[in-house]
Amino acid sequence: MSLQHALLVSLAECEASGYDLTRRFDRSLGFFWSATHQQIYRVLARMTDEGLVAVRTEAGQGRPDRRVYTVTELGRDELARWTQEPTPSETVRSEFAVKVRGMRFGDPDAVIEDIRRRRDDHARQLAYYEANCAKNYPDLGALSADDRPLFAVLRGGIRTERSMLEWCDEMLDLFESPGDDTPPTDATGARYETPEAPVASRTPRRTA
Amino acid sequence: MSLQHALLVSLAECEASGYDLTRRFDRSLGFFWSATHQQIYRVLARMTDEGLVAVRTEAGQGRPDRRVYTVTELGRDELARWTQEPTPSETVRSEFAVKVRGMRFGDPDAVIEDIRRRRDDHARQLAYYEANCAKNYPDLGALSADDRPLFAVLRGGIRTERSMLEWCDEMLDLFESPGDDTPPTDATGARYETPEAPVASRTPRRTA
DNA sequence: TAACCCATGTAAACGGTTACATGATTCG
DNA sequence: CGAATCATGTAACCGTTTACATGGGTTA
Repeated sequence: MSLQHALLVSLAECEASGYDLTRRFDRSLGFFWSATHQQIYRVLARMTDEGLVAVRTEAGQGRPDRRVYTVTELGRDELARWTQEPTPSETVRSEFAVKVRGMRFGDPDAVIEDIRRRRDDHARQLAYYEANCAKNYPDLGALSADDRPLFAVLRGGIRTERSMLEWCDEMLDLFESPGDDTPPTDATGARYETPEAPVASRTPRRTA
Repeated sequence: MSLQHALLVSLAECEASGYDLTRRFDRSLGFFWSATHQQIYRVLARMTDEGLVAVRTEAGQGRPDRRVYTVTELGRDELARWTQEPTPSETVRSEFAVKVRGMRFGDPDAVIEDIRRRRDDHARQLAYYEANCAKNYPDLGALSADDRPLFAVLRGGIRTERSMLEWCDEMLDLFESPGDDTPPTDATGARYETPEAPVASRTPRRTA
């Protein structure tokens, strides 16, 4: 029951239509809480019934009308109440981790290929976040109070992606050399401390 | 539709009853795929219908009978097939991140308190994983082929927890000093490179 | 003219969570 | 004697996903 709160946060930042929200959930907020438009429209309808948001219809000429939502006072109260309650610990659910664990019961090479694909996905996402960060927060000393939470969340994204990327690399080192028994020399993995440079594709690794 | 696969992996490792699986999902596998016993029993029933697992009843004297599940050949095929298909990218869904982002619309101090609580949770989980790692894999050079996937997943857990812990610390630095405008001096956060030592509670920080 | 964007929805199915239920055994 | 453990389940609810539906406007 918390798409509700994600919507309240997004609408508190700026009023929007269901369609606008859908696009926001394709980027930005959506990197930390995904939702499809069907779900957004339905929850929005419920929230309107409950008085958490209010709608105003803007006639569009030619194109369909836009139903623009704003947070009501009741919605603002609910938002404040929600920030005060402790966030329940997130239930981890990683099909990927389960698959790695079960790789010896299937096709190990296919799983390694999967790790490689993931690795590149994380590298791409990391590059995206870092570009975003450099662009929007060039001067870390000048962070306004309003910017700080946004910046903090972005930093979380960066850390998560970097962590996943490094994990994938560690696994590739662990699995790609099945013959030779060189142990992982440094399990703490100090690579990519400066991640800008070496974040290209890793597919043709060690073959060239 | 993938608790199924988690159960197949777990049963491929060792046959078990629903109750056994429930306990496994409270630890070990459960750190990467959580499930309650109700769900496990239901999916197990369906999988039995579909012929992916087979049941054998062991009469318990006094206590209830144990229904012990094993993976069938069909189940093993399904497991192999599953490892071959690319894992869909995980939909991130972090209520915590959303709350941090929306903190300025609520009670910032309460959210900071929440971050502190999380930080300690991650420190605890990290310590648990690292003890587990040190105990089960004391000699990284002697990792058997069967151990490697298990080890890899555990390493993922360690990396994730450490990453979250460091992120929380970064946020506390960012938010705990609202008056003074000292910027986060090193946003890359090189602390806790050797995480054994400084992973105590952080609650009384800067007050003593 | 075909494909895509704008903009909104309905309906069905699936998966996960919470609450309820049973009953014997063992431990403090 | 009460609580926890062993061991299994049912039922209702809620949130998410996927498929289907509509219809005008813009762009290649």
